[in-house]
Amino acid sequence: MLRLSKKTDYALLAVRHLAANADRGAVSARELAETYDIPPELLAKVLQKLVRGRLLESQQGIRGGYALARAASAMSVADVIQAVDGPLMVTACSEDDHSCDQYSKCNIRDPLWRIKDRIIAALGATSVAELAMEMPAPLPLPAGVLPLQMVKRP
Amino acid sequence: MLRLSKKTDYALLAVRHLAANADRGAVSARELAETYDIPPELLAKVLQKLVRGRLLESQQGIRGGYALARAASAMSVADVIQAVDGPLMVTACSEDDHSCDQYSKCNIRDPLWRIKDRIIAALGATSVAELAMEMPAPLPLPAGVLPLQMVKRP
DNA sequence: GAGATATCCGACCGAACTAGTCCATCTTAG
DNA sequence: CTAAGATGGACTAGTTCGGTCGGATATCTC
Ligand code: SF4
Ligand code: SF4
Repeated sequence: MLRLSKKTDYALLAVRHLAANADRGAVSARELAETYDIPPELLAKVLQKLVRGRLLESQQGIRGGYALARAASAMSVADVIQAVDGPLMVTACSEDDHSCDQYSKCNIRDPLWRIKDRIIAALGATSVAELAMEMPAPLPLPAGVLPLQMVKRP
Repeated sequence: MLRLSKKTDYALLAVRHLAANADRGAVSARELAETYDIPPELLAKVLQKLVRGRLLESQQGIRGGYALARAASAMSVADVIQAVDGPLMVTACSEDDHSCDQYSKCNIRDPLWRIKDRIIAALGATSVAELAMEMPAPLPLPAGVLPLQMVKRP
């Protein structure tokens, strides 16, 4: 169904919070968890993955916590997703994984990979910094944005 | 992990096949299943969903089968995905489903929805007709039978 | 009309994945 | 030393996904 996982949601929430509060030092996992009502242990795991993905720096010890490892503007949501959920792919197959039963007879692979590239581009185009600055004006929604055609149900 | 389901793969494969062989009449589910090595009963379910989604027409009876309900060029892969897997969404929440625990405190919602729109656009921009015209199929076609392309008037 | 070949539909099952939990260890400020 | 915090692995409940089964219905051919 193309939905991104809850862990990714948590990761984005946390990363956005860290970007917005970059001036303060490290922020503890517990503080993050309480702020957003996230199960602390689960969030801890997500944060660890982000550290392993070189997106966050961790500070152990009694005044420890997490902070961004690089500028929020240099960190895309695609980076966050990949750090948490592994390499993102829209098809089960990939350049080096031909394990799909239909691989040899499949002729929709190339178009789908092209679509995948466009999705990755869309994900890579939005930086964490853009997530951090938000809120005041309820989006300016210009005319002429037709999101999706709905199927008419009688 | 953002991957689209196997059923969607099957649906796209089938729909592409139907688009490429639109000149012949209805194609039976069994023929499709054998051509692509798909479990017949599962493919049948997928095809039924496509019928219910108004993308295919079905013909019952002894010479029955499936055919496209409209021109391949007027059918996007987004349509196919939605018919098979339901409305596609990248977040667990939506305009009318606020069931997420973080909904009230969530401030990444709007950016993510914007990304969702871009993904839907990418999916909607590719038509089934575009899938159909690609690579001369390495299928064991009888000699002389060439997949006919869609007639395009410039 | 009989039978063969199709689609159609719901129920079912096992495997895989997801979200969440528990616990045990390591690290560091105070 | 000790309390607060990170780290890591193992574990469980719940859900989804891929696949299967059985039966009902429609329609063509003979
Ligand atoms: S069906 Fe084609 S595109 Fe989908 S996973 Fe198999 S090979 Fe890749
Ligand atoms: S976290 Fe925010 S974006 Fe993700 S599902 Fe909940 S409300 Fe929607």
